[in-house]
Amino acid sequence: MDALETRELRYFVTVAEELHFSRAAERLGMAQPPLSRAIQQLERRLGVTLLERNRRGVTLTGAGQVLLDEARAILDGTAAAVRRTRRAATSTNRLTLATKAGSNHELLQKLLNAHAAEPDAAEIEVLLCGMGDQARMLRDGRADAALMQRPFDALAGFDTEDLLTEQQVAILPAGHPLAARTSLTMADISNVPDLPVARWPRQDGTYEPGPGPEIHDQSQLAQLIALGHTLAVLCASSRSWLWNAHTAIPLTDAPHVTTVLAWPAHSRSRAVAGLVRTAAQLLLVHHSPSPAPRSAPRRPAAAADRQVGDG
Amino acid sequence: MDALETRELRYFVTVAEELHFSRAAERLGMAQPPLSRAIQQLERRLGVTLLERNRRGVTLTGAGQVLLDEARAILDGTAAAVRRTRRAATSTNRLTLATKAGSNHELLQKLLNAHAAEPDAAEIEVLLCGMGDQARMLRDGRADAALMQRPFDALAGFDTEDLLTEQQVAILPAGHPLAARTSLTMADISNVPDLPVARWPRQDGTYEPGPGPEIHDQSQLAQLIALGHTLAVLCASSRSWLWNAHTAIPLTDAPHVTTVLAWPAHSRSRAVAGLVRTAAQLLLVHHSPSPAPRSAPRRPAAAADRQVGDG
DNA sequence: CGCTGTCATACCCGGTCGGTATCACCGCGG
DNA sequence: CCGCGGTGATACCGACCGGGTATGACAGCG
Repeated sequence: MDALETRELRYFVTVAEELHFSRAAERLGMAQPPLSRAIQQLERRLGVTLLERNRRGVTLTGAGQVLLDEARAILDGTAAAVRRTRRAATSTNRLTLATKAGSNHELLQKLLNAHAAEPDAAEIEVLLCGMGDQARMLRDGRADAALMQRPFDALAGFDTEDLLTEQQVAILPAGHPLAARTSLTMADISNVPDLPVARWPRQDGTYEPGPGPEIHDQSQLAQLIALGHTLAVLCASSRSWLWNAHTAIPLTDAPHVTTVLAWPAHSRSRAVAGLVRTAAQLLLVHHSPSPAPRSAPRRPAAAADRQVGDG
Repeated sequence: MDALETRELRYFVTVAEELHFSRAAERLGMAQPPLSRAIQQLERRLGVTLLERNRRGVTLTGAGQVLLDEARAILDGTAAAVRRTRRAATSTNRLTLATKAGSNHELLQKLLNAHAAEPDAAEIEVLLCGMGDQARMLRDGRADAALMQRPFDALAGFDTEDLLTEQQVAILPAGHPLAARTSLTMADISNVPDLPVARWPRQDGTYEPGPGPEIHDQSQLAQLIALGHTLAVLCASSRSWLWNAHTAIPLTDAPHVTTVLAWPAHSRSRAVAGLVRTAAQLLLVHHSPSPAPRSAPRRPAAAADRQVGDG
C-alpha cells in the first residue's frame, strides 16, 4: 500500500524539476520509458495524480507540489543520515562547529576556551562557511553544531541555546557626515543618497533588487565600506573587526540580534551535549540570570522539557 | 556509493530494535538469511559496521545508534509525506488543526471565528487529541497546524507564531485550606501532604515516578481535583472549564506559558499561511504591540525572514 | 500531410531480492 | 566429551521487477 522507496522519490523530484520525462531520464542516466512507468506506479500506489500530462508539456498538480517538497526533504535527510553515520563511525569525540567566517570572533573564542577547559571535552573542528551556509551544513550532516543568528538565519528544525543578544550598529565610512552622530535610526540610513545599503544573499542565494552592492563575505564588505561605496547594518560585536576607516554608530530602532548555538533537534550526540552544557554555563557567567524563570537548561539528549502543568 | 533505500532502513531499524536477526526477520515477514545479507550490503555500502555480532547476541555500535535515529526520522518522514500528499489531493482548501482536548477554549474559539470571517478562508477541521499528541499529528502529516504550549510541548522542527502568554495557576479543591490564599509559590504546593501534584505523561508516554495520580485527560483531572485527591498546575486560561468545586490560585514563580500556533517548518500550504495570517492579526487586535520591534509577521511560505544586516 | 517531439505501451533481459538448505560457531548439559 | 539447540553466515536457486529497445498514439507545425 505505502512504500515510497527513495529511488522513486529521486525519480519524481527529477521529473518535477524538469517537467519533461526525456530530459529527466537523461539526467538520471536512464531511458525514458522505465521512468514513465516508475512515476505511473508511484501515482497508482499513492492513488494520486502528481503530474498533469497535457499536450506540450507536463505540469505539477497541487499534490505533486506537496510531494515535491516532502521528497526533497526526505532525500536531503537520507544524504545527511549517510554523512552523520559515517562521521560517527570514524571520528568519535570530535565535533564540527559551523560558524560564519569572520563573525562573533570573541564569543567563539570564549566558547572554545571554556570548552577546552572542560574535562573530557570533545575535540572541536571549526568550519568557517559563507553567509547562510551553517543551516545547510547542519541539515546535511556536515556539521554537528553551529553559531547562528536570530532573526536572520532559518532556525526551523534546530534546537538552540541563546548565547548573546546585542544591538545592531550601522557601519559607515569614517569620513561620512553621518559618522559624526552618536546614534541613528533605520530611517536615517535607509535612504542616504550616496551610501546605498549593502545587500545580503537570501536563503536561496539570490539577492533582492536594490541599489547597494551584493555582499559575499565580510572582507569584501569591509573594503566597500572603507571605500565609501556602501553602508551596512551589523550586530555590535562586529566592531571587533572594524578598520580605522570605519565608524560604528548604534541603531536605536533596529531589532536586536541574538547569537545562538544551534544543533539538530534530535541530536543525541554526547559531544554536542557537552558543548551545549559549557555554552549554557558560559551564559550564566557572563550575563545576569534571565528575567523569566526558565524551566531548565535544555539538553539535546532527551528534549524532555515537559514538566509540571498544562492546560 | 550512497543510496539508502527505505527498504534497507526499514530492515535496519527492525534489526536494531530487536537486536536479533531471526526475530527481526519474523517481524518483517521474511526469512533470516536475506535480512542478514541486506544488512551486510548496507554496512558495506556505508563502509561502516553498524552492528557488533558477538557470541550470544547483537549490539549496536555508535554509528549504528546514529543511523537508527536518522532512519526512524526518515521513515516517519516518508509516512508523513504519503499522508500529506494524499490529503493535498483529496481535500483542497481544507486544513486540520490539532489541539489539546479541553484546552484554550476561548483562544481557539476566537481563532476560528476570526478565520471564518476571513474571505476565501479554508475550511478548518479541529482535531482534538490527547496530551502531547499534537506534535506527532503534525509530524506525521495527520494535521496541518496545531495549538501547542511552550515550554511544555516539543516545538523542534516547527515554525510557530506566539498567540497568548499567561501565568500559571494552581487548581485546588475549593474546600482546601490553601484555597483561601490569594497567591501561591511553587514551594507552597510542591509538598502538600494530602494533595500530591498530578503527573502528566512525558513525550514518550511514560510517567515519572511520584505520589500523584497519572493524568490522561482533562476531565479525569477535574474529577480528581474535585474529589480532593490531587492538585494541578495549569495555565490561567484553564479557568474556563473549572467546576464550582475548584479554586484557581495564581502562582507567582511558575514559568509563564505561551500558547503558539505551530506548523511544519517547510509548509507551503496556502491554507496554513492564511490561518497564520489571521492568527497574527488576532494577536495585534487583542494585545499591545510587542515590546521588541519584530522583523515582520512570519509567514510560513518563504520563511525568508532574512533582511538587512548581519555580522 | 508528413515531420518532429511528446509520453505511453509492448516486450525482453538480467540483476537482485527473497526463499530453502546448510554451515560454522558457541554455550550447555548429559 | 560430545551431541543439542540456537545464533548468524553462506550457497544456491527461482521469480519478480527494474531497466533497455522498439514502437505506438497524439498533438503542434511548417
